[in-house]
Amino acid sequence: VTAVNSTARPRNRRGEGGRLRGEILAAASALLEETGSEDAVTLRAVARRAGITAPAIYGHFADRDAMLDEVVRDAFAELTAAVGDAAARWEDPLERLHGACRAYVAFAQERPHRYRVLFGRNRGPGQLETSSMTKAKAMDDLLGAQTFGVLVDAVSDCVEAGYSHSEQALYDATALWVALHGYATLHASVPAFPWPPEEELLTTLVTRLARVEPA
Amino acid sequence: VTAVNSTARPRNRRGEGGRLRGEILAAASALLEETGSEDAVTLRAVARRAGITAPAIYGHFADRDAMLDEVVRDAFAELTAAVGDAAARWEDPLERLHGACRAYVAFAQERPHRYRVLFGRNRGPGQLETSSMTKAKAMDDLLGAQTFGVLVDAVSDCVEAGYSHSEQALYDATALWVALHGYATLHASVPAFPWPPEEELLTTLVTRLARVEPA
DNA sequence: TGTACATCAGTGAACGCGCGTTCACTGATGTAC
DNA sequence: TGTACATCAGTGAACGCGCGTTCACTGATGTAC
Repeated sequence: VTAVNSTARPRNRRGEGGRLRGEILAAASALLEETGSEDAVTLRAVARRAGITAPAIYGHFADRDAMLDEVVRDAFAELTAAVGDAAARWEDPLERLHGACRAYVAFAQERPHRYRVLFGRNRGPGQLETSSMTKAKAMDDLLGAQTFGVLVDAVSDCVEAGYSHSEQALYDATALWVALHGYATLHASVPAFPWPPEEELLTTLVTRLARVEPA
Repeated sequence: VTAVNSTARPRNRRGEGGRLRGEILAAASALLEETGSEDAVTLRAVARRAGITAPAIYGHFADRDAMLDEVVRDAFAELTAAVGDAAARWEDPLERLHGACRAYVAFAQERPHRYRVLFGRNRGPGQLETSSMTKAKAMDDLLGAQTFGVLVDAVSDCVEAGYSHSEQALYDATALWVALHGYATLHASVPAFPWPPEEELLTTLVTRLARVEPA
């Protein structure tokens, strides 16, 4: 039906079957980003997007859930990399902290749907309890913790450099993370709200929650 | 198949057809709360839950979307009422502010799925832009603004009473809202995170963001 | 260098399912005479 | 007080659809001899 399908996709050569795995993940990520709904990332939609047939996906993933798990894992790695790279770009600890926070929010704004899936993934009933956590969920937590670690380090460095009089870097980093996440998600959900300038609001949150000296 | 269906539901009498409307909404809300997914709230599932057949819903709602819109509207009204009632329970402005914030977070924790649907509703691609906002979306914003108004008033009262040295109550209330929303959603998404005691974290957020005197 | 063959990366048809929505209908409830 | 009838709140069967998954298969790629 679609013109896309009429363009024959060259079959991978022997030993290069693994390449399709990456194409499947890319197609799934793109679909997730465009539709904003995890439910729209069906095996058949991903297959159409990747120019293959749906059963071919089973050669690379056990089932639909395994594929989605991988997409989420990738998104977490992207977020951690984005925030980590931004932090590494600054020498001064205070600038580093602000830079990391801006990068965190920027990631959520540039890829709103992908960010949402990180912390808003629907896992069905009962899965909000720790006791019934799946392995994938535990992995998500771990990856989320990596991103959080960048924030903790940035706050700690500010304390050591005398910029912050925070007495509990981990506690204050938690408060800051909470606020960054809140801004990222609320801003995407309620764009019609009369938001103050982003730079200013972020500076306020960092200053007050990480207890750094007002600029 | 189900034992529920074998219990015959008495048909409403003439002029009381409107009662079913409420039963449909209650069934949809319950389903949303139990499954945590908007996609699970299908017309057929709602009908099973309410003890009717699916086509009967069309007598009260134009289509599935209209039904879901109403569920979201109800949830917003609940949130606003919960926060407003909590605020009205305190005489002292500072206690009122803290009480309102605790109520906000408590609502999100007691009805995590219902809270999520308020600000995390999936409206498909392109609907993150203001320009393509639907009437329902605009209504959501309005109702969200009502809840926010309670926060603004609480902060303003603290300023007038001399408890807060906030110079921009609306700005600080925005920062506070962002943090409350962030805590509410992150805490539900990542329960395995080593969260500090809730009372303490909320107090910190209110104190630092609404600029009230440390207790 | 040539050929038979195993392997591998997918294909295409089919299954059963639950969905939103439509349609013609039913039978109890209330009303007009 | 009795009866024919309109109304109203739903029912039940059916439609076409996209889905996840299975199964037997195909045909190009590389390998053994």
